[in-house]
Amino acid sequence: MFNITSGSVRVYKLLPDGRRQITGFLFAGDFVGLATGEDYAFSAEAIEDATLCRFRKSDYRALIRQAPALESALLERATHELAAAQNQMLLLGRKTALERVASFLLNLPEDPVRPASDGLVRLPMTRAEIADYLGLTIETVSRVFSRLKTTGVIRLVSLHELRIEQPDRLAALAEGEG
Amino acid sequence: MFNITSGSVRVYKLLPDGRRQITGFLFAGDFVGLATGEDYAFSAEAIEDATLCRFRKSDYRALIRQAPALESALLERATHELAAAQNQMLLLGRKTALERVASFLLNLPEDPVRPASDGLVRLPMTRAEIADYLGLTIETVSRVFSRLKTTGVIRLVSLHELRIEQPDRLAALAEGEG
DNA sequence: CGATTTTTTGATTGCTGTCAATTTGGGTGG
DNA sequence: CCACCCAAATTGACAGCAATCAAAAAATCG
Repeated sequence: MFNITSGSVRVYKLLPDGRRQITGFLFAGDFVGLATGEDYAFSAEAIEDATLCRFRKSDYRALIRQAPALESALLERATHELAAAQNQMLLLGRKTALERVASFLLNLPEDPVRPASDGLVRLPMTRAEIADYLGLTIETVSRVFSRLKTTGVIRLVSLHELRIEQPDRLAALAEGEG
Repeated sequence: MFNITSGSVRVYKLLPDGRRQITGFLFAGDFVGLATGEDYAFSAEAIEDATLCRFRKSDYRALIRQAPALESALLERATHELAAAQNQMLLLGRKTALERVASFLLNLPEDPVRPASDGLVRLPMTRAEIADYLGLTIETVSRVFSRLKTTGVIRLVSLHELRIEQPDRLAALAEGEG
């Protein structure tokens, strides 16, 4: 089990022919490998320089014995991840490309370095990673970004940083009310 | 929190315009509402006659104090659900209609009444529910069923019961190797 | 057994994927 | 510091899978 100290990590699954689904992006503070023993059948890779804190299974067990409250906290985290997973299933199963990208942008964590950055979000991942997270192709992601840009909803500061100019319109688009 | 004693339950989320994504089907033995306190923002309904066992939050807490091992068990369950959710994200984001239906059929629990039923599976849910679970329309689900039927992979015993005639071919189809 | 809902089947549309060509950006070495 | 190179991203043309619209068939229910 790992705890991310800094940086970003992607968790994903593959099909035999190479199709990839990224099931989540993890950031500082998040845990990787909540599985308690069995084989979990997913992969994880850093998408930028990252530092992790590793727990051995034996150490983990000792820690639990020593501080049972830790297990409650982990259960709560797992529950939150489960809720996030359900949201992502709704996105993948029922939302259009525009709605997916809008939802994605709204769920990105605000830059922790500049908390009052007012709509400025960092995109440490590539377009390909965004596409594999949203169940789309890079071309479609790119087209939606362009559309949001020309309609004034967002502004691309750089390839990996953008500003949400109209959060309410973006929120409406995310729920199919645009 | 509830524990299903018998029957089947669907868990789902809705978009404002009515689009529905069923995030899971639960059967006897499964838990509903693993959330430890907060609002979870999903709905659950029985899809056939079902009996549940309810736990109040206070009772739950008392139970945990009395048997801390229970919390470990719940964490493990949540972890399994998380793994299942990741599989479903792969399905919704990257699989074709044929692959989705094939995967769905393989993941159905075998009839517990007749354990040696050899490929006989029960479909307590309607086509509409299957469609909303797989991110498809009822028409597409129906067409795939027909295709699997004419190719001899499955046989429809009745609308809500079918036999998997060629499990290996179905498994190959599920992973895009058909 | 008739009415109504569910499922299946058919015809057509359309959103997103695929294929392809630029354009942009990042990184490296001169 | 700049020019070059390669990878990533954008943009365009077209195709295809699944959605939509529509109708027939089957199943459920009173």
